[in-house]
Amino acid sequence: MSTDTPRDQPRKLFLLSAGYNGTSGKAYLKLLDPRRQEIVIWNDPTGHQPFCYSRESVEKLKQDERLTQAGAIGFLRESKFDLMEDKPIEVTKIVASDPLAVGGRAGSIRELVEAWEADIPYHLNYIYDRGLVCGMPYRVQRNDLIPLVADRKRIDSIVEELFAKEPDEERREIRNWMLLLEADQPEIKHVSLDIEVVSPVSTRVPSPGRAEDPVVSVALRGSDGLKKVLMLKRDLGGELLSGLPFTVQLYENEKDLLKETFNTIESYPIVATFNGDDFDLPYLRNRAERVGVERSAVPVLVGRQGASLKRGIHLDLYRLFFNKSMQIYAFNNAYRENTLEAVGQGILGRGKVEIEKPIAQLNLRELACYNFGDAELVHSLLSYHNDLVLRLLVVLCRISKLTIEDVCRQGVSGWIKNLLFYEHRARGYLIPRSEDILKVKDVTSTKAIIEGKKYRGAIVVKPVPGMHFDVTVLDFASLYPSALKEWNLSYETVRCPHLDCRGNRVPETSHWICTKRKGLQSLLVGSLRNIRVAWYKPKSSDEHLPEETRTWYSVVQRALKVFLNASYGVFGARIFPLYCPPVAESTAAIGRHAFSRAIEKARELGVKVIYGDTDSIFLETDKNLVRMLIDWAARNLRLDLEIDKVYRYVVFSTRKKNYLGVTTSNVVDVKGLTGKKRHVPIFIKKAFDDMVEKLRNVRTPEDLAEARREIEDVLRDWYHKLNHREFSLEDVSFHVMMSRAPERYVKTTPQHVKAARKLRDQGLSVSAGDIISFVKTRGREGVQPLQLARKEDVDVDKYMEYLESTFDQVLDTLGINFKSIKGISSLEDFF
DNA sequence: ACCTCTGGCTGGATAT
DNA sequence: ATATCCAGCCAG
Repeated sequence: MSTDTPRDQPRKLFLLSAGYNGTSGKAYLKLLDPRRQEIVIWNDPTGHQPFCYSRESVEKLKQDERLTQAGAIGFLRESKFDLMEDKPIEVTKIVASDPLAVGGRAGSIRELVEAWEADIPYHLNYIYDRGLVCGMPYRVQRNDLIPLVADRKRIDSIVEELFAKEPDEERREIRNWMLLLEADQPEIKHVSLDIEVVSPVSTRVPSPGRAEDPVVSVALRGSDGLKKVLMLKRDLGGELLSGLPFTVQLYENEKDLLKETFNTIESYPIVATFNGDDFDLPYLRNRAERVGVERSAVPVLVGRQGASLKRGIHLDLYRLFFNKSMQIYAFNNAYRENTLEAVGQGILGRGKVEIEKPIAQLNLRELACYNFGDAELVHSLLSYHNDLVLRLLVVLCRISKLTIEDVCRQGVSGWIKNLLFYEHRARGYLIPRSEDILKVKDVTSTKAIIEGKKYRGAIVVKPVPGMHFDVTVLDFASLYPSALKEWNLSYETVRCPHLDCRGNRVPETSHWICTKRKGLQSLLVGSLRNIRVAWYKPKSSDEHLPEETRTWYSVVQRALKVFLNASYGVFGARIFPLYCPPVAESTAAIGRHAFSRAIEKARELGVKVIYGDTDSIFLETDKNLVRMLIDWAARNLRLDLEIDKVYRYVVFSTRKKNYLGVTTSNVVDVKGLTGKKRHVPIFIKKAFDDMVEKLRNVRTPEDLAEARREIEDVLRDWYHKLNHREFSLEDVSFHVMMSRAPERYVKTTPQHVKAARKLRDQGLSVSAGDIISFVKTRGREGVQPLQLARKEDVDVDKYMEYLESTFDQVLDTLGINFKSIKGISSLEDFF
């Protein structure tokens, strides 16, 4: 570990990460010097081990011999505020002054205390206790870090202008958030890395643990323009390695290749990979050890959580893009699978370099191109749209108070947990243990529709089947966050201890809400919502601003959206440390209440309600009545009802969550229909898309007859192709994800698992998370994995059935009869 | 091993 | 033959 001191450092440094040194137990910070683009490691003089709080007395703690014998433990009495009891409390902090005295490694105090099972609410990490926030700029002053928040005068005037009507407490909160979010952003140099390993045994999957096969190629792509592939010299025939868009360096031995790789990545503050946590970095590390690179020259650290770097920051984009919240809210569902290929195609519109042979059979030139292609793709994912992903990470750090690496690794519940814990610490609140909350609040009073769920969720209105022209869709703007905000929901305010609050009931439930104290979660969600709606959302589409500034606002806007959308669900999740079922239940109940009142009102106004789901209402109407409804909601529900879109027409069957609509801007929305699902064969998707294309052009009821004829033609065409086997096996393959390992399906054996087992019998490895491609075949099992299928075996009748049911979801409401088309088509074939 | 939630649809497997 | 369960994918 470096012993850099901050004495001679430049004025501004960005905090990127923090942790404990595994052997010394000393706290350290990783800061970026933006001018030199180097990481400065600061061994924090004030840093100490994690410590714990207890409601128990100091005396009891001191009497425990296991603690005192471990030595060097201090006890500190401190005043905290217990939110659940709504009163101050004296707690005891256990502090390790010297971690080596209690076992010699970081975290041992925590383990000790947990083993002892004391009445301990929570351990702390020093970085949060000090209030440091990763992603923020700092100034070093007299051996300490001073945050460089945004210009206070500017923020004050914004807050004054936009949030004048908010109560003081909310306004203070908003101001603090703005000071963080509007602070300077770092420019960070980065390098993307990808390695290739070739095994002499063709079926062997390279294991990073054993690292028995050589690293034959390492591709590096830097934000400073670096484009390089380091390759092991192998006798594969004379290939031309010039004329490539990157440079190639050949190495006689692997040791030198690895050393050069390490040298390069050490000169960048950020190293990005795709799945580097589980493959590239551990492989490099273990391989280096195997071929005799000295320890000190290997910058990679492999921990339980993933791989990191001694000096720099490692970003595994696989983990980040795998995160569901990121997928949906930050990247707008642009990709649906978690492979580099799928993410690249979805976000950038291009994928990996195509190869026809297995990697082991590529010549050097082909291998170099393939390898560099991956590094280039990772680089593009990190840097497209003016480093959008990197900026997003920085914003997520500022909101969650996690380090950049932890934002990548943890899910959204981890982000919210950390944010809430930080806010507790910052305010001197006691962090309750899960048992403490559940002792009083493990209560629900509604019955879920779906068997086995904990409480009742949203309402879905039965659609009016048929085709509807000129339909307006109204949407409650962030309904659940608004419910949390307006109804003061938080784990401490729902079913609070005060008798006088019991009358303040949540509709449809047995819960009451505190009337004396503002709930922490409500305050946070409310402020973040206000900031997003009043500042970042409008700024992100403000045409007067330069493109770059707009991008920044849109990044923050999206990051806020991720937090807001997840802030309801986590309270209903067992694993969440502040799990509180009545909070989740109340949120949903308030949502239902507002939703059904709006629908009642619409009907009262004489507006026809076609459909509705959770927070959206489909209305067949006139504009004036819509306006009236919106005004009514603002006045009576204190919620923003907005026009989301207007459909020229929508087609509904009797099914909920299933419809097709064409908006006034000619966009076709297909929701929930089989033809759009991921696992469906492309053959059926294409047929479906052809039909959708015909429907796009329908403008009036009169156009329908024409479209109907065209669709019948389309169907006949596809039917004919199927009947004459004019398709490839890929065309008719289903693609279904295995959520667990094949042997763990015990209750039933679904088709994709049958296919997976056949693959495994062939010696191929299949594991949880893999997407299995299979074809429906004739014969007893009815299924064959794509790799083993033969065209003659395809069960055409089954596909016909599937095609039929896919189309029927739309056709029966359009008055098209699939059966008759089938009849005509087979008649033609007959003659 | 992974994990924010509930509601709703589908086809195939399995029990009756 | 029919009902129910299981598993996957999707809407919000």
